[in-house]
Amino acid sequence: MTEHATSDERRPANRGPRAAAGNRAALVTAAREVYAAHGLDAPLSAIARRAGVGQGVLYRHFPDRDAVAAAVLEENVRQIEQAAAAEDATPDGVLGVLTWHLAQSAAFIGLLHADGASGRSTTGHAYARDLSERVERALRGCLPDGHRLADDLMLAVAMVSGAVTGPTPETREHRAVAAWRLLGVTVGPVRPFAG
Amino acid sequence: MTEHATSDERRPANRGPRAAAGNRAALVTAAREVYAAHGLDAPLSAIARRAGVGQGVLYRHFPDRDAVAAAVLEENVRQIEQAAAAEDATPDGVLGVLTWHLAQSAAFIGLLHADGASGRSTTGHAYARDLSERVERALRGCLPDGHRLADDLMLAVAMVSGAVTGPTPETREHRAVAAWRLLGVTVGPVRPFAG
Amino acid sequence: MTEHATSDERRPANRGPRAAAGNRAALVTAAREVYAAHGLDAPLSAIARRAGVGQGVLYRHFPDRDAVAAAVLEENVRQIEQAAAAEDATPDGVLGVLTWHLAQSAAFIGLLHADGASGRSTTGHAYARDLSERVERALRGCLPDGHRLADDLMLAVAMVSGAVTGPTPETREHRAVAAWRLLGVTVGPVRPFAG
Amino acid sequence: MTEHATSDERRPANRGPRAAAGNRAALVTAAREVYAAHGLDAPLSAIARRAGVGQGVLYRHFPDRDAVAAAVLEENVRQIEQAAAAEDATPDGVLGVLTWHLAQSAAFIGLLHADGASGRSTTGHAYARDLSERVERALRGCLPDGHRLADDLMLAVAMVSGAVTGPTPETREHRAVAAWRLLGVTVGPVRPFAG
DNA sequence: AATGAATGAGGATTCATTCAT
DNA sequence: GATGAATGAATCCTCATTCAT
Repeated sequence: MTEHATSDERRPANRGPRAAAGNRAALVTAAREVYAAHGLDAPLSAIARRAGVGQGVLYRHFPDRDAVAAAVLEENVRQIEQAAAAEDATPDGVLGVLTWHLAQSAAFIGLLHADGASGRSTTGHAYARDLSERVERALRGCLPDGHRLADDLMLAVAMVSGAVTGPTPETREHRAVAAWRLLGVTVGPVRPFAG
Repeated sequence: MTEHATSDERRPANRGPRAAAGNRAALVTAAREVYAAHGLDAPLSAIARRAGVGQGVLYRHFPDRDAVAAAVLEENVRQIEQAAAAEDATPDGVLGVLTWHLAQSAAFIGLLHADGASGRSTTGHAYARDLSERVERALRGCLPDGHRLADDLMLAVAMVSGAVTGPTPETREHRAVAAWRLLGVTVGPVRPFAG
Repeated sequence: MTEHATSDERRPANRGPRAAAGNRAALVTAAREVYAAHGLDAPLSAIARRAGVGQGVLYRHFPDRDAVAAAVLEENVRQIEQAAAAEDATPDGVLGVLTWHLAQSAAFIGLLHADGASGRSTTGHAYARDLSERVERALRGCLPDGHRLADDLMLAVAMVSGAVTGPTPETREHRAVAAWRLLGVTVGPVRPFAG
Repeated sequence: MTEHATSDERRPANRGPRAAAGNRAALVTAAREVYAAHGLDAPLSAIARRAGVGQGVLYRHFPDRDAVAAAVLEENVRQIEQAAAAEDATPDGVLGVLTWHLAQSAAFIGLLHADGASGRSTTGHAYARDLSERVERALRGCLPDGHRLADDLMLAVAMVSGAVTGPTPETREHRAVAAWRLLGVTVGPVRPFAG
């Protein structure tokens, strides 16, 4: 009857197993961008589209939507851990990296608020707590004994994250730094960790 | 086409126009509870159900989702304004009331985070800013000149709100108080404003 | 809890039985205007609002939505009948009145298409047929014997009504006249019947 | 929040992408039938159901209601164009095909009435105009110069479409032919175009 | 007799997730 | 391993209609 639709088009070709790793990375990157632009409730289809893959691929790599968010956060946390583990790590420097991630990523902020009752899945909670603890361990490891905030480390982080609002990363960065200052803490350069 | 019919079955009774005011109040209360339990994205139908009214009633009283949230926040803000306007208002006391609302209401916290890029409506933003300013005015009005936080009042509030996480109001209350302490501020009794 | 809403306002006062007839007329007028502006599917609430009465009044006068449309058409048809019954009635003149109604009223056009399967109620159909017959009788009564269209009177009317499209009454009027011309018929001045 | 879950129950089987083209065709066919039976305002869900697909499929193929109607009309118009482009095309023959479509399809008639103020979308209007012009071009292309209706071609078509009412295609066909006759035009066999 | 609130069914639309290819 | 179509539940929102006052 009608012209026969969409499906006979040429498929982009199966790039084989080699692409798998790349796809995963592309998805995480895409997720970070989409989350930043549209919040954590963005449709998964948008993430897949931006990553340039089909939705099936997303599900191959991540069992459900929480897993996607987790993967994004995982990266944030890992960078902080690396910054803290670096030989020349300084408290200021590590906080700078932490702050950069806070200012950068809506998802990362969401994490620190996740345990409130915001209708996220239970698994999500467990995972969030885990990530939170890893951040704490990393920070504590490089703070001098008896630091003013030692006993309230994650509380302070949560407070700063609360201050991190605003439309652009720049605004958010400024507010984050101001928040640390209000807590009597100086942070080093706000930037991602680069080896 | 539109049949929108009514099954001739028994309807749950129309309590008549007299119920209108009560219904609105019930909706606001229900909204507060549902927001607390499921976050600001909770379905409106859940709110209507909990208020014991049909969905239409919700839409009669509030044109859209934002209006519902606004009504909830309006109440919070008004209490703070009243606390600040009271004759015997003290900074500590007003902050106690503010803190109570922060600890109480997921929605109120959300407000202070609303300007991040979380896909909320533009109208919502304008309204949120307005409420935020009212809180600031109220607080500033009762703070002594040259108060330590004077220049960063709303930043401090945002920070405390960031600290307010946790499953129960009690937990959240504790964390809020701890957060203020970290900022060098003592708050009065954490409780709603009562005349 | 909240400020008590809407219902305590002053009611516009019950103007008593005297208003009833006026209300009915206002509703029919309002319906005609609303239909013209938004089509036959316009919400009844819009009609009641424009008539300046509550929805209950609408239902007091008309059992359902079809009855409202019927009342509007009734008026159209009656004018045509009156034009045809007038002492100095001429075929041209009556057709002019008919044409005016066609060009004026989306609802009237809809009527002539109503017997197609357009999801209208069955009662509606019966009523539509009835009105249609009244128009036919009126026209036939003033047409000279052996008129060119005598055998196809309502077919011709339907054809003209098919031609009556366009955003403004003026456009529609022009097209209606052109359509009659194409059928070899001259119509008198296109205008409502006025005594 | 968005649980959009799938009951683990058995789903009716995913016939896979191969079904896509077939589904689109089924939807267009279903739409034509549903439109004929219930008018252009028929619920989209009814169309999906009749096509035997989920509602999502409908939305995958057509962005909105207008797109569905457009797809149906597109087919009608294309047949007319093909009939007009055929080598042995005669005016009578093409009008026969046109008439068949008029008598067949409530939607097609609706098209020619679409510009009245019936609350249809603006995009819809543009598209309707476009289709209308295609019909005109097709007709004009095969009419002898100086044909009696040349200057009023689409007016005549609209008039005939106005005459096309009645419960069954047969009735509608008869009335259409009678209408053409009243305009002094003879039409060829009323039937779809078949190559 | 009028008002306008309440009810709730129905229709539109969006996505999470599965799965044929 | 990838693709992207299909599924359908859930949510939003809009009215037709009833009925307390």
